[in-house]
Parts: sequence; C-alpha cells; structure tokens
Amino acid sequence: MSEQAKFFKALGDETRLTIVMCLLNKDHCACDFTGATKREQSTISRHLKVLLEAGVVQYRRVGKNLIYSIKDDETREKIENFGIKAIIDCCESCTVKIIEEK
Amino acid sequence: MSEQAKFFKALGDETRLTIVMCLLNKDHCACDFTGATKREQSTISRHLKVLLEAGVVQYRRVGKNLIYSIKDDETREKIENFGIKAIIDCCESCTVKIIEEK
DNA sequence: TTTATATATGTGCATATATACATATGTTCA
DNA sequence: TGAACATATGTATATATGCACATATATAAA
Repeated sequence: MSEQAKFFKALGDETRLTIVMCLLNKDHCACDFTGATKREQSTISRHLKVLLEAGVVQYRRVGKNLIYSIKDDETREKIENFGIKAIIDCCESCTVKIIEEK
Repeated sequence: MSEQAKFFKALGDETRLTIVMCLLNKDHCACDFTGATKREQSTISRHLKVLLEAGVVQYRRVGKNLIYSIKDDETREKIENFGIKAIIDCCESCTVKIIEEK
C-alpha cells in the first residue's frame, strides 16, 4: 500500500482520529487516551502503533511514559487543512506533564 | 462513524485512491476505472459507492454512463493540499467523452 | 420491442481489523 | 533488588472489507 493511502487509512478510524484530535491540542502520554477514547490500554497501544507507522505521530520517552505528538508541522497542517479540530481537555492528563515541567 | 473519519477511510484504500487521482485530472465515466485499477466492474461500482457516500465524489448521468467527478472545489483542494497528484491519462477514456463534446 | 451497453446488487470467500483479556517487558523509585 | 507503573504483545473472537462471479436493472439504439 502507498504511503499516502496508509496515512489516510490511519486517520479513517474513529478511535485513531480522536487520538489525533487530542494531539492537535497538545502532546499526551499514551495512558491519556484510554480516558479520551474509552478503550483498553492494549487497544490504544495498537492504534498508536498504526499512527506511528503511517507517519502521523511520533513519540519521545519521558521516564516511564511515552509522550506522543503530531509528527511535524507539515503533518499538522495537512490534517488541519482537512478541517480536523483539536479536542481541548480531551482527558485528564497523567502526571507526566508535571514531570516534564520540572 | 463521523463524516471526517468516513472521508479519510474512503481515501485509505489503494483502489479508491487511484480512482480519485484519475478524477483530479479529469472527469471519468465509471467504466474507465476498470482499466485504471485492473479490478472487475462490480468491484469498481462498490468503490465508487463508498467514495460517493463519503462525499469525495459526485456523478451525473450522460446517456447510459455515469460521469464521476471530484465533489467540489473545496474537496479538490483538501485532497491536493495533501500532496495527492492527478494521474494523467490513467486509462483509455470510453466514448462518453465524445458524446459530451457533441 | 429486441438488443447491446453501463452500472448495481446478491452471494460467497479469504483476509484484515478492532477489540478485550491475560501476560510479558521495560522503566522508575523505594 | 523488588514493587509499582507504563506500554507492548500473544491470543481469541466478532465483524468489516475487498474481491470476483453471476445476475439484475436501467438506458439507448436499432
């Protein structure tokens, strides 16, 4: 499958699109998305892998947590051009945010 | 499923993306796509239905044929902004083009 | 009205996908 | 080192998807 089709396919799922909409607002650790999407942790983990392999997101490790973000500005613009809006306060953020702010 | 997710999902298939890339170049009748995608007519018919219901394309009837096109300029821009390129001469056009030109 | 052409739909099948549960792995901290 | 927490993976399952073949429907032309 082409990279482009893979990218669209990754966004063509409600759970993954919700994750992306949260990330348009701000970075999140993986655990945040269980609240935002009401899916089990294992399910989130697999969805994040799909988004990662499609080039939609990236992550960085902060202690125990993996902090996910939109891959880059170009990717963000593409998604926003489609009229996809950020979800503000999509969920209670885990404590990782605090760790980073130290 | 949300309209947005449905839109992405429609584009997240190689066969459908090829159809859309042909349509970025010019309008086509449904029968054109069997050549462009090397799929059976029935398969094309179903894919076009998906694209239609996702709001990616529209069609008009010209005689026996259904002529498909990108739904509107806004939709075209969204897709082109994504870096999706038109396929020129994706296939031998059927005779419908001639009928329309009369 | 019969025939040819274009498109849609019924059906079956193989494969992919989304999901949850259980468990494994990896990281931090006491 | 061991406990606690975050994430990944094995497994099973229900459903969705893409596809082709056969057939139905619709339109146009002879």
